[in-house]
Order: sequence, then C-alpha cells, then structure tokens
Amino acid sequence: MLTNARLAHQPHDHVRCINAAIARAHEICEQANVRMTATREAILRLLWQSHQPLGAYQLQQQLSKVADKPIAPPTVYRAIDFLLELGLVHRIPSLNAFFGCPFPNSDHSNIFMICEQCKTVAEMADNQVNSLIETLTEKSKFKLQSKTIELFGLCPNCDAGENDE
Amino acid sequence: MLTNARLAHQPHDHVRCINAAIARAHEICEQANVRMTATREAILRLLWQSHQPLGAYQLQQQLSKVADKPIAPPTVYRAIDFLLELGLVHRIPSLNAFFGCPFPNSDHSNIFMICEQCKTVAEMADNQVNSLIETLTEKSKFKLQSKTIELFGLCPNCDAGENDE
DNA sequence: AATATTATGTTATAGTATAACATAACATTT
DNA sequence: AAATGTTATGTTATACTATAACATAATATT
Repeated sequence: MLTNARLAHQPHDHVRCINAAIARAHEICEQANVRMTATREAILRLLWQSHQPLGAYQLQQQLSKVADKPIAPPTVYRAIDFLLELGLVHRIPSLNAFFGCPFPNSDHSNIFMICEQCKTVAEMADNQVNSLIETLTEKSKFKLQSKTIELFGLCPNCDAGENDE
Repeated sequence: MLTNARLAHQPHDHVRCINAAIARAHEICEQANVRMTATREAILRLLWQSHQPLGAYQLQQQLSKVADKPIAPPTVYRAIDFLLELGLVHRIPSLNAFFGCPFPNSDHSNIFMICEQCKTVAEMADNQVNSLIETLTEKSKFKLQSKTIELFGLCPNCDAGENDE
C-alpha cells in the first residue's frame, strides 16, 4: 500500500511537499515533451498549498491575485486539464475540486480518503484493491479501463476532535 | 458478490425491473413512514426506464411531459434528494446523474460499473471489497463512513462491438 | 374545523464547465 | 532573421448543474 495519509494528516514540512511536487512535474513534462508554462506551474503550486482540494473558481481567484491580472475560467480549466492528463493532479468528482497527486507515475488505484470535516484529502494506491476489482469486473465481463474510489469519513485529527466533545 | 450486471447488460423483461423497483420503494417508504408521492414515484419510474442514468434536467424535461405541466428544477432535486435519502437511487458523481438502485436495503458497497460507450450503469456490492477497504482505512487511522466506487470501461456489449471493427 | 406538518410551486441566483473565435508566444525551417 | 506551423493563452458568451428563499397547497393530527 502506498499512501500519503501521514503527510496529509499530520504537521510536516510542507514546503518539501511542494518543491518535490514541482520538481517531479518538471521531470514528467520533460519526459512527455510538453511545456510546463508559468500558468500551469502556478495552478499546480496553488493546488499544493495544502492537502485540501480546490475548486476551479477558487483557483481562478487565487491565480488572479498571484498573477495580478484577471484570469478567466477557461485559462484555469485548460491548466487543470493539462495537469490531469499528465496525472499530476486529480479531480474529486463528488467535490468538483482538484488536488495535487502525491505519487504521479505510480500504478494508480485512485483511492481518495476525504475528510468530511476538514476536507483534507489523502490518496492511497493498493494492488490488492486493484486486483480484487479486476477479478470482480471480469466476472461481470466488464472491461475495466479506469476507476475512482472516494472514501468519505474523518481523518485522524478530526476523529480525535469528535471524541473530545 | 451481488450485482445486476446481467440485467443491465443483456436484453430482459425490463417491465419487471420497473415494477419490482416501484413495489420495493413503496414498502421502504411505508417502513420509514414517509410518503411516496406522485412526483417522487414519477421520478423513480423515469430513472428506471432504462439502465442509463439521467441528469436532473433530463428528468425535468421528461417529468414535464409526463405530468403535462412545467416542472422547475427544485421539484426534481427534492424528489431526487428524497429518493437518495432512502437509498432508492444513487448519484454518479462523475456524471452528475442519477439512477435507480437495484438492491436498496442491502449492505452497500456502492460500486458502479459505467460503460463509457453506451453509458449503462451496473451496480455491484461485495463484502471482500468492503472489508479490504475497511482494513486499509484503519491502517491510515481514517474513520470510514461511506464510499463511492466508480469503475469506467466497456460493458460486454460495447466491448464486443469494439472487437468487430 | 383548527393546527401542525410535509410537499410542491415559483422566482431568482449561485456554482461549475465549455464552445468558439482571437491573439500571442514559442519552435522549426528556410 | 523572416516565414511558417504549432502550441498556449485571452476573451466573450453561454450551457449545464444545483440551491436559496419565500409562497402556496396538500396531507395528517388534534
């Protein structure tokens, strides 16, 4: 099992998260022979500001500030689409929001643990889940191409908070 | 494993699906001591017309025809919310669409097999998946409350079609 | 019948996403 | 270095999804 749950849910040197993510992104772009432009990097940085996903219009507002000029929705969505394509970010369908993938390139389970209280998202990748689901879909003669697993609940911090009250 | 994949993907007496679903719905409402009104039943019927999910505005259009009067979005969303609450229908987040749950009441995995070509959705419930995910979330100290698993790919019919070409 | 509760009607608006076309930046070739 | 093709961004408008807020109607309870 591969997860960033500890990082997402506990205090840590988040600047390292950001720098690592940006560095990885540049590598991946180079490999794919595509351009990591200023806008795209800015969006990726914004998404890595925290472990909470951001909506497209939150990104728009924040990017407008950072870039000090008005940014229209299509600009945001284009950058997001680019990053999604490369697997550098994920979309959480039930939240209409996006966040930086902690382990791009890796074999993807796309399992998201979404804290309903603090909205933090941690990601998980697990081969057992992958193979179990493979097996089940094969039984149904369904040709699996991709998946998104959204788990809703409470992260360790918020769960502890609940118990106090 | 519990699934309606066969029904969803193969020709069958769909009138039986509908009638069974409506009958179950009435039972569940009675048990819960809530009202299955005309609007709610109409929405549920529309969702059971096929195994393809419908969006709220498709439902609005169709309900307007059936009821022969204009129906506003809130009416549709209220009926949907009611049905969701009782577990009679599901929302597919990535499609912004809804469809009738083939086995309400049962222990829910909320696993959806979504055909990217014909848009048919089959549902699955599986205890192995449930317990595996329980285990994984426990390791991350995440308190799981609910989940949605969306599997994208090709249903048997569409997969067969692909191979022909 | 009076009251409380639940459901629906109605209007307006918030929030999410994309189409279509124009311009600008970058890369490649000559 | 200018010309060309390609990729990225700017701009305007609009489509699609969802809900807030308040009014009225239908149903249940006393």
